[in-house]
Amino acid sequence: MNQRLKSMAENRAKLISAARKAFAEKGYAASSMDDLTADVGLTRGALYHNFGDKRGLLAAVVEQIDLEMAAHAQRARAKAGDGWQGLLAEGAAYIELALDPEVQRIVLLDGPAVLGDPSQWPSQSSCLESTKLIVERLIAEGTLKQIDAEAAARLLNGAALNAALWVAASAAPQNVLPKALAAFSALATGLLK
Amino acid sequence: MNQRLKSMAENRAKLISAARKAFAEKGYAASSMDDLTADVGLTRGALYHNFGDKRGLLAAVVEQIDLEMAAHAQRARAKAGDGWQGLLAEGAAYIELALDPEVQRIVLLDGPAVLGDPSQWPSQSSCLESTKLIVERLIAEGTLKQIDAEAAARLLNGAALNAALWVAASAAPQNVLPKALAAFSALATGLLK
DNA sequence: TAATTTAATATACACATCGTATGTATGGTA
DNA sequence: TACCATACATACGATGTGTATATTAAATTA
Repeated sequence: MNQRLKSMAENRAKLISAARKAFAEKGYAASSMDDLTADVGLTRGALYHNFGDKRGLLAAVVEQIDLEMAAHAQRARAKAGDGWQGLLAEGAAYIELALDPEVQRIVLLDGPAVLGDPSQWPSQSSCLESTKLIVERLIAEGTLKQIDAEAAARLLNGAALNAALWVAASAAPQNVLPKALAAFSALATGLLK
Repeated sequence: MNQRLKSMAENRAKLISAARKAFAEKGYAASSMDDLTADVGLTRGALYHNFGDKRGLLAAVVEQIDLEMAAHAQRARAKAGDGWQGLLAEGAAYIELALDPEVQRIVLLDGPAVLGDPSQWPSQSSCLESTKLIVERLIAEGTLKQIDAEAAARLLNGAALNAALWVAASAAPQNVLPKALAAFSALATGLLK
C-alpha cells in the first residue's frame, strides 16, 4: 500500500540525483530546470511540487552531500581515535573531501552564495558540528587551550576548506596537497596547551 | 582634449558604483542590469560596451573592492610593524573587513561562485598576496617554522574569512568577535618555531 | 569651418528561464 | 463504484540576458 508515497520518494530521489549532476557540471545558475527534469522523464511540475523552487532543490542536494561528508569524516576519525590525532585526521579528511569537484562546486561555492551562511543551514553543516564536539572534548581533557570551541571549529574548518580549494585549483594537486596538510597540522598545534 | 575618454571613464565609474550597491543589497543573481543602468541614467548599451557582460561588471567591482581591502590591510600592518605582530594585525584587519556586508556578499560569496577561485583572479586577491609576503619574511627571519608560505597564507586567510562570516551571521557580533580573534591568534601561534 | 569618420551609447529583438495558475489522471477510501 | 485528494503535466506571463542595428556626438582632416 501507499504506492503514491513510494513513487513520490522515487521521483524526489531521481530529481536530486539529476540535480547533483547538473549543478556539479554546469553550476547552479546555468542549470535549466526544464532540461534537468526532462533528463529523468519528468517536468517542472514535479519539481515545484516537491521542492518549492529551484533553491529548494539545491538545499536538498546540499543536505544529501553534507550528510555523506559527515559520514566520511566520522570514519576518518574512528580510525585515528578520539584524541588529538582524531582532530587532525578529521581536518585531513575534510581537505580530501573538498577535492571532490561536486563538493567544491555545490557545497563550497554555489551553496553559500545561494543559500547563505552554511552554519545557518538545516543540516547545520554536520562537519562543523562534529569538529566542535571533538574540540570540546579535548578542551575538557586539558589537551587544548581554554578557547571557544565553536570559534576553534569554525577556524579549523575554514582553513581546511581554503586549503582544499587551493589544492584543487592548482596545476599539480598531488604536489600541493602535502604542503597544505603540513600547514594545517602546524596551525592546529597552535590550539595545544 | 579627449573628452570622450573622460566621459567614458565617468560612465564606467558610475556603473561600477551602482553595481556595488545593487550586488551588495540584492546579490549578483537578483540584480537586474536594466534597473542598474537606469539608476545612473544609462542603458545596457553602455554596460555591454564597457564590460562585455554581467560577469565582467562583477569582475570590475570585485577588483575595486579588493584593492581597497589591500590598502586597509596595509595600513593595519604598518601600525603593528613588519614582524609577528604585523601578521596578527593583518589577520585581525581581514576579519574586520569581512564584517562589511558589501565585502561578504560580493567578494566572499558571489565572487567565488561566479568568477571561480579567488587566487585565479586578475587582482590576485591582494590580501592573500600581502599575507604571503609577511609569512615569507618571517620564515626567512627564523620566526616561523619552515613551512610553505603560500599554504600558510591561504590557511590563515581562510580561517579569518570563516571567522568573519561566523561573527557577522551571529546574533551578537560584538560578543562573538573577541572569541574569533582569540581563536585566530591561538591558531597562528602554531606557525611559530 | 565643413565634411567625414569613428566609436560610445541607445534601441529593438530573439531567446531562454523561472514561477504560477490551471488542468488531468491516478491512487486511496468510503 | 463513486468520490476525493494529490502528484504531476501543461500553458502562460513576466523578467532578464545578450546581440544586432541604429543613432548621436566627438574627433579628425582637408
